[in-house]
Amino acid sequence: MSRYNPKEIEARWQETWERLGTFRVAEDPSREKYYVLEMFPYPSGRIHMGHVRNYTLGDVVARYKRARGYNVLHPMGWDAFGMPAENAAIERKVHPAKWTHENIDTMRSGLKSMGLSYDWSREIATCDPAYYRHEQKIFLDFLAKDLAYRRESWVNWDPVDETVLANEQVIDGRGWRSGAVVVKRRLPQWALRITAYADDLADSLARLGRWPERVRLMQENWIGRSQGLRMFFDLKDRADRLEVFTTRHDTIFGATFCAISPHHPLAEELAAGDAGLAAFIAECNALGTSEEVIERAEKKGYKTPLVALHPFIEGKQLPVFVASFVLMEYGSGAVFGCPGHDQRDLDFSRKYGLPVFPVIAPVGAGADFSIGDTAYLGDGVAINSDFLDGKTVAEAKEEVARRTEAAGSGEPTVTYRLRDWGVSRQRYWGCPIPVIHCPDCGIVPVPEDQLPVILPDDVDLEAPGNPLDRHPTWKHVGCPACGKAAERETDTFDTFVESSWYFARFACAGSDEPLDKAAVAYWLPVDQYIGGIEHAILHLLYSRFFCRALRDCGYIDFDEPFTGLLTQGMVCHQTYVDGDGNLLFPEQVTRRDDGALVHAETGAPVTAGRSEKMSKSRKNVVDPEAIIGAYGADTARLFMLSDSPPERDLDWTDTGVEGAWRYLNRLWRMVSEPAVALPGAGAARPASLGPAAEAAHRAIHKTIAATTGDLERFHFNRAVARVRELCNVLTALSDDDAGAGWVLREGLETVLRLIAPMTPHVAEELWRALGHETMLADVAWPDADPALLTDDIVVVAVQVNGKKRSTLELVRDAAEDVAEAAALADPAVARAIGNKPVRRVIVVPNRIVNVVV
RNA sequence: GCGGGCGUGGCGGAACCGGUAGACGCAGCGGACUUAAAAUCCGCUGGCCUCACGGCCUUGGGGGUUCGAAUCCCUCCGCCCGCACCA
Repeated sequence: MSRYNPKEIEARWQETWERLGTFRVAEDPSREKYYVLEMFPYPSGRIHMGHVRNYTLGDVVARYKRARGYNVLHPMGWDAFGMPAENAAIERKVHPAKWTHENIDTMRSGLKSMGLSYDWSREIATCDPAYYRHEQKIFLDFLAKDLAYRRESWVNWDPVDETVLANEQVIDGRGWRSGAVVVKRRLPQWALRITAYADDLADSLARLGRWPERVRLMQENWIGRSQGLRMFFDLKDRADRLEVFTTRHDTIFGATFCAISPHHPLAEELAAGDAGLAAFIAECNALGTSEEVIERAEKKGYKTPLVALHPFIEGKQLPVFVASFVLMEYGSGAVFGCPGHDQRDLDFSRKYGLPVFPVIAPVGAGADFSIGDTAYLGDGVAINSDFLDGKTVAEAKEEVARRTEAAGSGEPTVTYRLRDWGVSRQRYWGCPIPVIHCPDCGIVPVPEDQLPVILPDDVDLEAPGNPLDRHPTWKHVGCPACGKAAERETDTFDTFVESSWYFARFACAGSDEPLDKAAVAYWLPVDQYIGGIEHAILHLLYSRFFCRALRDCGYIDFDEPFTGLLTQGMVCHQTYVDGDGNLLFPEQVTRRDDGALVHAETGAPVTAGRSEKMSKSRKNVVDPEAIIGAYGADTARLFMLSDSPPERDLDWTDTGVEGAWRYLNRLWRMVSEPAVALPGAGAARPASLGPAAEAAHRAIHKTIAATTGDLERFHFNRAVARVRELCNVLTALSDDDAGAGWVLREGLETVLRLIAPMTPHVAEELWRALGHETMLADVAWPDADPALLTDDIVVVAVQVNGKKRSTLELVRDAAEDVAEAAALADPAVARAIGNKPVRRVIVVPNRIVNVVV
């Protein structure tokens, strides 16, 4: 048998699987299904190590579940709309569609070289009208159900590029491309009513038992449910009232002012007749939205002529400010300020000379309790608060809520941080929003028989503004209702819309309907979803929302898309810096004989920086295709699995890759040049086994049991370790042991079956080499013989006062007094006890004996 | 500020429910094979004391619970992540 040549065998097995359609699947109600999905990639160019890790993890799960007899759906596609395609168009003068499709072709062949068990017949690209036409249909259904609506919302506007910017495109308050100062601007936008499901999205997190706790917490915080009180303050000399939201109504007697958002309708009304206020609001709008800006921003206010009347103190008047820090989007866009018990209100009050006094005092505080520079946020009892005095915070809240509701001036209410999802983007490379604006009829949905609304090919992406809006003809259409000249909506969807339902489309990729009910009912929900933690909030929350919305539109019968979730860590690599502080690529660095790192060409000294996420800008990337070319996909896959648990960050190291490569070569030799002559495939078990052979036989079955458990729990690194351990046992077998050949064959076959999900090509090849005609991908997972999992003799540790002093070999399940007697008879134990009297002996069967003296 | 996580040899990491800490791998050291090198194979490898037998120490620091703690509790230190003017 020739040497291990991954290039040759990997190509051959990939071709075989494809030719035989090994991983093509169809609905089969007689078999239990299992749907494994990895987050589909954005086709940015070439595959990177993050992809290799993500898709290796998914492939192990898919191949393992397949061996366990499940009907496994394991599809792949492309999240193909998005800004990088437009940027490439501008920078390289290539059409976004061409750029995207070329990238898809490159990445598809990259993924195919990894030997992933995808059903490629289900491949989808979201930029394909065959995909997005269904998304348009779904949007129309949402529209009909009032789950989609149009609203005015504030956006980051780049006045030079005449475009809306995402928050991450605003850098230090300026547009990332134009450098122009970004302003806030109100535009009509399409939104999806995710808040309609806020309670259910929060409550149902508890049902997602196979999701990481961390992700559930992040979602819970993002939804940000908070219980509070909606209160109406009468306004002096006005008929209308001011609505505020508070969670600290216990502090109502400490209220000294009210503050409204610069975007509050009252602020806008007043600004019409007050140039100073109008200027103040403009100033607030000019402020950027980045964290840093907000952090440093002063709490500014503008005093209006409005006066609010305290609901419980007759005649007490509260000035009303327009304040920069009050958000229109949260609560009612108005608050009452209580400086004693809110730090921001306190800072504001000091700045504008408003009175400060406490209304809650910590239990046991003296009568002189007062507020300095720090607001008191803790628990306590009400003071200076009339009918609340002496009540605890909780009691006071209850009392205020009761009286407010009785007076008809408010009620307990729940608010959320979660906002409705704005889905309009002023971009070309996205799914067109299928509506028409008619001067007479208003908004008219595009009739279904006119779907899809297809993106025009001929666009000018370089001029400022929205390319679809600027297109000479595309947007001009007749109104479907009245026939008069009308205009298409020129915004496209946020690309998160495509990824919010693709997992369901995979169940019925060719269907004429958006979703085929029977196919979706069979395959969904996704049993195991695998991807990066960076999608912990938006993508996963949007998908959960979409499921509920699709359910309410009659498409599906479930509401949680992903039963299990695994969030994998990043692939990291050392960074290298030369003497001048320049970053170097790993291939520019070499290790001299004395161990020092030097520049490969110049020999100049190089320092290794810390390990960071692989990224082009840090120059610490390793190209997967180069690794696969040099070592093969199996080595790359094995290394990805063996060194770190999947959810933790993984350090890419050359020595680690070498280790994986060496192991596969060793496995190859163990089969091609077995140390003990092997009987033929399927040979009967010898009548008796020598002691070492018997021990190895047991080790084989223990490894099956342990590895199976590890794979079930996604402990891939442990699974690899156990298989390697078994190989070490098998290596020690020799001709001296009766039945060694038979056990070695059993061991090698077991190793191949256990490792096949991880390194499928070499496993198939060696399976053939062992004389099998079957394809390993079609061979069932091995079963462990329960009789071989426990030993008759167990090693029990003996402690004296909790310190290990000796070990004993005892018969399994020996009686406690037998174990105790054996322990006390042990010389090392006796020495440790000395002449002290034994006070107590604790026996944990088959594990430990602890002698207390 | 709020929320969460992590800390184990030179390194990545094992250790199930509180029961023999350091599996497996990497690196290192020694040996075999070889004219030599690579590859491969065998052995050793947490620290300290000891010629040795053996002993002591050790899971970020300190304290506690327990017969027994990497694991549970308190506290401090360090690192990482998420959210962030949320009323």
